Amino acid sequence: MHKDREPLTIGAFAQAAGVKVETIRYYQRRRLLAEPAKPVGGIRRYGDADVARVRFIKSAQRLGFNLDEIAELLRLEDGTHCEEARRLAEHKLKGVRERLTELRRMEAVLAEAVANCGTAGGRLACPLIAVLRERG
Amino acid sequence: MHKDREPLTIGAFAQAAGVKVETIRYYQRRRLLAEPAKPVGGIRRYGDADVARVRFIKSAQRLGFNLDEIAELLRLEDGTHCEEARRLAEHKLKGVRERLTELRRMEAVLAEAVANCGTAGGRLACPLIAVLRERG
DNA sequence: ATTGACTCCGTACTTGACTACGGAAGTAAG
DNA sequence: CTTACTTCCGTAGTCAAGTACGGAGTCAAT
Ligand SMILES: [Zn+2]
Ligand SMILES: [Zn+2]
Ligand SMILES: [Zn+2]
Ligand SMILES: [Zn+2]
Repeated sequence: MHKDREPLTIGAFAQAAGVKVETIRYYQRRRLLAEPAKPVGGIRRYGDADVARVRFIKSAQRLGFNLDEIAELLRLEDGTHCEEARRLAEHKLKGVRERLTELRRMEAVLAEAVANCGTAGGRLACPLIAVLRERG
Repeated sequence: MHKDREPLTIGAFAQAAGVKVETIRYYQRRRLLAEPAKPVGGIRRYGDADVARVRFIKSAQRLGFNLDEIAELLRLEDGTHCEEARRLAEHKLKGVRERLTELRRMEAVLAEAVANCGTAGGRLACPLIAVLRERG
């Protein structure tokens, strides 16, 4: 359990976190990440906590949170704001479920379109196009 | 079955199609829609076929096709290219199914996160954040 | 014939999350 | 010490699908 003393340059940090350097800098501009103080005319160093933070950001992104929402989550990260964090997650869950409904409908229409395609045979108009037209 | 002689100005056309005028112009720039010839120094007119075309575009968009793909669909619209149209739809269906899988996973993680929130009670760290961290 | 609304046309801006570029300065290898 | 790679920093560009703006010109009604 020894705490490492910020040994990473930005390049190594980015690599460890699985993102590009430019992404790190972008997150710093967006204030999702703090810039460590720069030693006299030198190069900033990063540590495991920074890597974990970027990983968290990427996790949350995969769950559909955008960077503003993630900034909010990070402010609630200490866990002492359970209520607010839950509201955020519930809201997002609602959005995900709506999106699921939408996508299921899209799947049904597309599957029907594909299934019907070719059933007209010969040189008649393709039913796929008709399905898109009527049910899209 | 009388064919109306292009009675609509662009404003009425847009309204009939359920989009804004700027969207029509944008589609014209993108060559999804042809600009009807302009009578000497006057105003262009649009007809039902144009309205139907925009409706088709919007339908396809709801199914997840982007404007480039829709341009392709419109080229295949006559129905004499069944094969190509089906390939497009099948590809899109595949994408939709992948996104469905992804979203279902997101739903599961978020639902778990929300369910666990508050179970730690008191001033302990919120399990929701932990779930995001571990399973996001 | 003067409003007021609409059309035409070109250009520029928007959003979100990066990605690219360019020049100066620091750093590691030989 | 030179060479090659990083880092630093600011600014600018990318993508999709529009949206906004500004200065004409046109049309219908008063
Ligand atoms: Zn609070
Ligand atoms: Zn077909
Ligand atoms: Zn063909
Ligand atoms: Zn909680």
